[in-house]
Amino acid sequence: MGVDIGDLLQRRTIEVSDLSLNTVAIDAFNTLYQFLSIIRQRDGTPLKDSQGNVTSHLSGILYRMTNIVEAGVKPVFVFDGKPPEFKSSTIQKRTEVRENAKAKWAEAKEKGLAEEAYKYAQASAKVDATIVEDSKKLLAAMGIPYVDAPSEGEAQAAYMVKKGDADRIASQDYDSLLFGSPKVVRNLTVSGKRKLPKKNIYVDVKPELIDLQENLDELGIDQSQLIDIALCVGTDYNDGIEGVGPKTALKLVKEHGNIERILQEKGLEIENLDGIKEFFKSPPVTNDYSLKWNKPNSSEVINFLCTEHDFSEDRVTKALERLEASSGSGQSTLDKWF
DNA sequence: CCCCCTGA
DNA sequence: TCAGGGGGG
Repeated sequence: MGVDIGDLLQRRTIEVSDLSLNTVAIDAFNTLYQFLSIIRQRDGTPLKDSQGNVTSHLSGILYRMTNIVEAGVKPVFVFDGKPPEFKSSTIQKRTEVRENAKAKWAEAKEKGLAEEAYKYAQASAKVDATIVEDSKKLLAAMGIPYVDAPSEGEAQAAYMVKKGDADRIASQDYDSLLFGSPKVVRNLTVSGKRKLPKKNIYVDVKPELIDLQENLDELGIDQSQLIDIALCVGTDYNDGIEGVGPKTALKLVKEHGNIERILQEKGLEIENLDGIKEFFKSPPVTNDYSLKWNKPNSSEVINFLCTEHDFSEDRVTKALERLEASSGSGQSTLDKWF
């Protein structure tokens, strides 16, 4: 998922506290997908309430947002709108992969292959309309703002950073760099260690910051050429050139200057090339949003999570106390700045 | 993913 | 105090 240019990029590890007082635009789709695929029981089943509704994303939002708000971060979720026409084959492919994974999950479960089952369970995760609706409901009750993008969320988030309404984008994907976001944070989490699935290995997972301009300088290319590299490798909107990975793409772009000349040289074509380039450079965005962080509406959160979705009231109340102490206009350290 | 308890 | 394991919904 997303564009595979990570190998080309330098990043520096940071602490969440380095993002204190920063407004961080969170790629909602990416984050929710992450929650849905990772927050699971050992057999691969996601967390569910007694009615069978998936609740993994709600758990993820409650605890992670509480943690980062406590660290002084001001999060805003940015949701996807209508995808561009040229994304349809990617979307279709994802659906097929997901359906296939569902079948393989059932098959592996039947055969008692735990590791296989878990892997395919994760690949079956889907951010559907209910997941999005639930997430927005919880965020609103927690006092955390969200924005509805007209098209791609990462494009909207990049616009907000460029405009100065946000300081960083949080996403595991690199696509927002193609939309020109100056700073991207990966691994936005407070907990330091993560257990590798089914292995007794713990890896340190620290947030990392990728600075767009620093990377362009280091690679000796400009923003347009970064987009061209992505187009060579393949994006959500095109298939890329066969046999060309990020390193070759960089070499080709530096050698030929741009993707048009590379394609000409190789006698190849990319469907909709001009339209896709234009989409990365000036995607549909909106100014129709307001960023306001409020105190959590505790009874609303408790009603939604505990009454409707069977969360433990003790745990939710504890999280809400932490959130309330550090959120909205109430935090004295924030008051000094706003 | 995260919380929470346990044992050293 | 903190790594490790179990469970969360």
